[in-house]
Amino acid sequence: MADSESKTPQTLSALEIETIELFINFLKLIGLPKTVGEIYGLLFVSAQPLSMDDLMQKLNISLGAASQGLKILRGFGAVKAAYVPGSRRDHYVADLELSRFATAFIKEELQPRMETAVERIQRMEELTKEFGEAERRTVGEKIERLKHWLVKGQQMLPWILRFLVR
Amino acid sequence: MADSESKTPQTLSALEIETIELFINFLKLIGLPKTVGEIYGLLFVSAQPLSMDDLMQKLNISLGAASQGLKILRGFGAVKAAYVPGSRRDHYVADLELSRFATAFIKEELQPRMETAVERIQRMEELTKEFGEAERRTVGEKIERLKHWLVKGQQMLPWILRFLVR
DNA sequence: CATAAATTTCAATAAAAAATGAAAACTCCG
DNA sequence: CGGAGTTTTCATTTTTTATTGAAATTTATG
Repeated sequence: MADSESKTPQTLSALEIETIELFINFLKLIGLPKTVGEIYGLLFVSAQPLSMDDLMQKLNISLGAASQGLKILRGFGAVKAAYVPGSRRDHYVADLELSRFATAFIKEELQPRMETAVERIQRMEELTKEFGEAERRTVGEKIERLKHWLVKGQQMLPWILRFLVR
Repeated sequence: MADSESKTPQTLSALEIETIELFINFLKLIGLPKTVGEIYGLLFVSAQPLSMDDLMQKLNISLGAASQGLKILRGFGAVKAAYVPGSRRDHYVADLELSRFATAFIKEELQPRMETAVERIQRMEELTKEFGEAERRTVGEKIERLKHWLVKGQQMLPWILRFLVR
């Protein structure tokens, strides 16, 4: 039962653990690494702003992971700096507006891919011009399907964004 | 310039490459490995049903990757077996209904996570009962936000599904 | 402005995920 | 049934991604 392995064994409450696991699961869905979920989860339940050092100790993660995770989360606007009197360290709080994750995902992952897909489809249409009648027709139909889908997706995104932010 | 490295050097047309890259990109988004995108992309543009051996040769992927990729895609209903007279091998065609990927993702990834999140939030609420007045209030508000979001998501999913399938 | 504290960066390492391919299992005729 | 042809499975290897932690950079304060 010796618990002298890590520098700062620090334990998490049951509530903290549940919250952290919840966010690890959801943020994994949008491709974020575990440490980012851990950091956001802990900040989300925390009553006080936490410093990078607090995060490192409580989550038992490295300096680099804490720094990079916070950078990502600040980039989303999911975490903000908070002023804590009498401390030189930066402290952070979670922004509770959860839609930020969804909008960040849409803007950073979905939309760019849709744009490259539009260009790609244009190139595909160019290529079929060289084809004979029969092949151009069957391939053309498939390309139409792709276009249809892109348009549908692009129509849907603003709707989803509005729904989420409200 | 010796190209005698792989068993079957087989080249892909420019159109095939564009299509494959398009699907690699989109399927990566829903967590599918590259080979799955390659297989679906090639089947999508192909005019004929292709055998596993065709896929291995054209895409230069292994037997195992071809088999497992097809298994995943058949599981989604994104690929179907096609009867090809005079051949003992199984052949496959792409189902062109692209919504299958979205619905599979929602059903296999999103919905299960939402269910575990619901259970988790229940446990979290249990835990706050032990808390004092002040803490229960602040934590309670955060839990409400999580619930709100889950409900919103759950409301949105059927709507999205309907929109996609139509 | 010098210095200590805090944070960021990034090369190295560890962990996780995907791909390989040989062996096992199945399938279709003869 | 027997056995060649085909597909699946899964332990091993490769590739990719995440994490670490020491060095470089930035920031605050005496």
